[in-house]
Amino acid sequence: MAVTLKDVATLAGVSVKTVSNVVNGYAFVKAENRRRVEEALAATGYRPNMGARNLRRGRTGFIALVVPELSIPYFGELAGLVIAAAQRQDWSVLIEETRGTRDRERDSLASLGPHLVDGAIVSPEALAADDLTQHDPGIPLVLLGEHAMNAPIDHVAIDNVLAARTAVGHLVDIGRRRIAAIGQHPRRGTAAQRLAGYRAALTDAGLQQPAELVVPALNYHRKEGAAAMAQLMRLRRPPDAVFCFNDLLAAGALRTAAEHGLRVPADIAIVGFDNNEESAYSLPSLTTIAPDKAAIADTAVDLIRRRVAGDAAFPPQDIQTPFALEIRESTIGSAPAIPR
Amino acid sequence: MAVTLKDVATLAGVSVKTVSNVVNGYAFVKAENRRRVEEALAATGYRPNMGARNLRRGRTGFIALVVPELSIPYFGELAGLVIAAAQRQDWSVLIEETRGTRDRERDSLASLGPHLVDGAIVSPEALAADDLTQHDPGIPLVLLGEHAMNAPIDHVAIDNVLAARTAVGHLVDIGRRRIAAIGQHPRRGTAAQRLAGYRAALTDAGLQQPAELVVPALNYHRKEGAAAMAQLMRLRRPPDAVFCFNDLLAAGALRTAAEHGLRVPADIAIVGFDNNEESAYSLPSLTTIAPDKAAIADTAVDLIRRRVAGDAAFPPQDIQTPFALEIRESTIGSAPAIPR
DNA sequence: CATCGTTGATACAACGTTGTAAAGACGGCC
DNA sequence: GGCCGTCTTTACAACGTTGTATCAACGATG
Repeated sequence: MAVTLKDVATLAGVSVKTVSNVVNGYAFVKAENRRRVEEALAATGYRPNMGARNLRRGRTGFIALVVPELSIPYFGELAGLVIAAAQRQDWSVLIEETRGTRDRERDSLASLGPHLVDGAIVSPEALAADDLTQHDPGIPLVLLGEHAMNAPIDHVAIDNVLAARTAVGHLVDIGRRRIAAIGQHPRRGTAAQRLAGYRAALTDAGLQQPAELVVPALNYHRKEGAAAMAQLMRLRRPPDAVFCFNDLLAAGALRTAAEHGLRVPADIAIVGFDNNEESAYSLPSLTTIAPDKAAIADTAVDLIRRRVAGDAAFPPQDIQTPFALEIRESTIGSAPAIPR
Repeated sequence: MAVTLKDVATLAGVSVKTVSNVVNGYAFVKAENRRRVEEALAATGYRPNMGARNLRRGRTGFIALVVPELSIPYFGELAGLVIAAAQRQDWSVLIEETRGTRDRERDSLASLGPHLVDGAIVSPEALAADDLTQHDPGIPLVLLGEHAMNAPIDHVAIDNVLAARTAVGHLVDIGRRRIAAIGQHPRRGTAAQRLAGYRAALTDAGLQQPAELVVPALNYHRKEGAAAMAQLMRLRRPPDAVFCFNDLLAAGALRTAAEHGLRVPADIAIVGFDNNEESAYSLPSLTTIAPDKAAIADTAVDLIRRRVAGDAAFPPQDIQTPFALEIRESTIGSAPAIPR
């Protein structure tokens, strides 16, 4: 069994509370006793029981990170950065997976609470705004990506509309005229924003927007991207460029294009979103929107820190983090095509 | 403040313990009272305070997962599976990143303990065997991948030697004669095992083993794979196949091969290890060793469960989980080569 | 000398939960 | 009617920690 304050106290010949005082740096402890206690602490290798301390103090030392799936590279990379940022504030990170279902997202939020974590960083996918206002978890929340329309909740994300507009603008700049979009989604807020940016860019360029060029995707996985691309290629007039709402969709699209004997970008240019590490190594490498993930992680953790510190009363923040367009072979065409 | 058992008890007009009994599914509660309590539970939206429950039960409700980097697809995928398996045992998962340094791995282990987590699943990279015996964390540990030579610690992994031998055997089967290996590492145990399997397969086939065909890699990232491949291609007699010790190295190698105008697999075949999701979509798709990651996660969590439950101090387990050779385009050559 | 403030140490209660034991209610049996 | 066993509920203590109140010793002050 673990060493408790009592064990240390017995060994040092003082009361439990005096040991507690030493551990917590209380000033008024006689030098002699302090020395004895410190010796006993070292000898026993005492570690405070976090559960008990939390119970008494109402603090936990944990924050939760709620994401759809860690196996999605974007979230894996983000999780690593959140863990690093949290560690700097002496927080450990508890990770929950929702697999993108609304029920699981709601369950996760409901199961969180002041007794478990000090705050939570949530990357919702299917969550509705009222799910958040309904069940107040009683701890500071920071939303990533999605913006909860009405709920007064902190929010960190890049400007999805502008980012999408930038990506599609780049396709226009390299001369594409039939530009498709993959990733439309009925409930995902970011999907709507990226679609809006896509449309804005087409409008800017005075291009038509045939409905057939916008393909939905329910899951943003490679498989869906491949299927969507196949659908586009069955059109009477296929597109000459595709804007995918994330890099996984783009990876699938890339694969399908190759299977159909299309040259990328000569026949069809492809742009992604997220800048997964793998996208710099695909064949061809993928032009993509690169959000500053470290900035997202740092900002989110810092918001929780400030809320917990108790200035609680500042208004809900809506923070935009920087992004960049990473131009690679899938649009500029110097790709080292795989020889036959 | 959160709802407690007391609040529910007051509302239902019964004792705290009766509410506790209902919550925990104790059989002997009068139907009438059970109904009243359940109503009160629903009305108040009661959630048990995990800290208090665990304090009482002598468990923390957490297990730790210690991995090098979540942004490495293998660990991202594994983490998701561990979280799922842990959830089935009412455990939340605390994730620590070590970034593969021995110091960080040691620190992580030292900071763990019975006060924080009930057990830990550790995927060591640079850790030496005595680091484990030195600092007994006082909780059940399960090692993944690496085998701690002397320490009596549970261990879950595939048979790395056999897997490597199978992979390289496949290269032999398709007629390759100069087979290189990328990923040699001075301290990583799995590297040694995979190298042993590689050598065994070459010996089986009666092939020579020139030293120049074994290339080290300190980090198993795409970049290292690309560099190693470039090195191989500078040889007077380059290899006609490469066995990479993980899929990331293979992804880098694939990229470099294409950049140098080599056809995969016609000019050079490539095999990876881990079966990252992305490897099914690369161009060409990657032949690789596919460990049963779900089996690894389930087995590891179950071992911890048994140890924690365990009056039964059973001897340290050394469990081998299944794997399969996933044959794809990078060796069998029906790749949809990207047209120029 | 009485009083006061400072320093140092401790006992006790409390956080929310559950295990233990004991007490109460009920029916069936002799 | 008395006794026993089964069902049902409750009071109490305990998990390890810390905040509050209390107490004791001491020197300084009036």
